[in-house]
Amino acid sequence: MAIVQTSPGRRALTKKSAAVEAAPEGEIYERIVGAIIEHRLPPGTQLIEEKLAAVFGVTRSRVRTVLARLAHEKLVTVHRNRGAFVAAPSVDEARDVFGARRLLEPALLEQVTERATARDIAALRAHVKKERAARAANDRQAIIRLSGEFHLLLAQIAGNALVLEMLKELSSLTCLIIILYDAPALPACPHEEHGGIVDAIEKRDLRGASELMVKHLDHVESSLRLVSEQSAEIDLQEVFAPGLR
Amino acid sequence: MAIVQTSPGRRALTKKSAAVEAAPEGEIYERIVGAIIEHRLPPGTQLIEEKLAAVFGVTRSRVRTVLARLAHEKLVTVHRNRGAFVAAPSVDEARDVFGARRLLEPALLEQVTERATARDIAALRAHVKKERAARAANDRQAIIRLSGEFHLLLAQIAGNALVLEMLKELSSLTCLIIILYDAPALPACPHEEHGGIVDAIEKRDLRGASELMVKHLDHVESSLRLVSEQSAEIDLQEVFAPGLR
DNA sequence: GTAGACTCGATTGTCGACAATATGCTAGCG
DNA sequence: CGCTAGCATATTGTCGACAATCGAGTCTAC
Repeated sequence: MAIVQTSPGRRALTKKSAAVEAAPEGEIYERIVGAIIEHRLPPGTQLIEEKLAAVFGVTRSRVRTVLARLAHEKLVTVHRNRGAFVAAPSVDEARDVFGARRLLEPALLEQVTERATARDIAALRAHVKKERAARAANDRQAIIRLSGEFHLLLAQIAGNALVLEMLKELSSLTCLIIILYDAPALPACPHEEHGGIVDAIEKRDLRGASELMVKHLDHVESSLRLVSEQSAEIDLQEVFAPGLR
Repeated sequence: MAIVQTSPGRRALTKKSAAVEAAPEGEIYERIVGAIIEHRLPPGTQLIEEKLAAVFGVTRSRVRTVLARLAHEKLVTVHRNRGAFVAAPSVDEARDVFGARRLLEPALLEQVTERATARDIAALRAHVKKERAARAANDRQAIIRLSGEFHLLLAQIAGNALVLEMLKELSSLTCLIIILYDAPALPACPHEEHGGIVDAIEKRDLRGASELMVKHLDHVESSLRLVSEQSAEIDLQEVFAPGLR
């Protein structure tokens, strides 16, 4: 599990401005997810039920159900009797996320290339354009968000609601992982690779699209520093008795 | 959504023998899942919190969290202010489940054929043997359960914990779907198709294994009567104003 | 100065009670 | 005789309070 505690002694939430009007459960969920994937809540931060309740103007129990849902989606991890924390996926977990995407997404393209209408393609192109704009404006948050949404758009075209949900979860997790493991300087996002995929889809070139997608995912993954630096026990082994096991 | 109410006036739970010793949350979950996939709780049955609480010797709140989890996994559907019911996937949802499996599982075999050790293969063979025995004994419940577990075994060999979880959920849902849509007489389960897949894996024949897997899933799906007979709203449209929309 | 035990504060887990809601039934009315 | 409105009941949703638990910091002994 290896929760990476944010360094300066468990930074907790700072109370937001008093927007104390009861928010419905869905909204609370959305807003927390938004805060996480835009890394206003960095991995490792504790989510204190009472404070969240106060912020959203609801009681703890409602916050609790939302946190449970987030836990199921692995966006937060809850430690029994200790609380809920924004998830900090381990290296292995991060690899699993990319692995799952490599299984789903290329295969998904089969249906996409078959079923995509002209309208769909136009929507994809429009999206790519938005991404380009965001990149030009150097709006890192928008880049990450749009980059994720592109893949969801594909799932939507494929027309399988269940897979769409799965990819939503995987996409959020990917955001978290990028935040955690990205060398913070470079954008680490696809330079126009999405555009190429759309081209292939338009040509109904399943083979090409799939290959591009795999390459794309590999590219994103390899741009991260997915080496186990922070996995406590193993490191100790390696540090003090290198080579001998 | 189209909940198929079990015909004779919403059959509710009949209280079990008084095993009133507090069960931990995990156990409650397991037992309910077990009851669902072995169709001791048929699709559509209402799960009344208080009665479950009594059965398991816990308070309603604990049952509540378990039901929430089951809802997230789509094994039960909750209607606000009305309660939780064992899920009864619509035809579309059923198709989506098979669609998702067709995406995941053939692709999964790439890693399986690469990584399967002799030990793994032996385990698979042993499992197939168990399935054969269950089929010989005509133990329908065991057949369904083992049939699902075979696929989980594959996911385990592939070594991606996330994908394993996804398949677990898909597998449970598949059980539900089989119960719902199977022509109740015939077993509708793979006649030895699993064995063939293992053969292909042993030969490291990715291509063959994938094809067999797709064929296998198609076979299971097509053995079901996945025609929309019971989808309320659309049927009404179609029945009373055919052609005109 | 360090290790270990202890206390205290903060936070979560659980429970019971009450309010809100939907459903089925009954009675009254057209 | 059918239909609507209202009532009664069963079940869920929500809240507040209390108990359990954990971590941090402190204090003491060596």
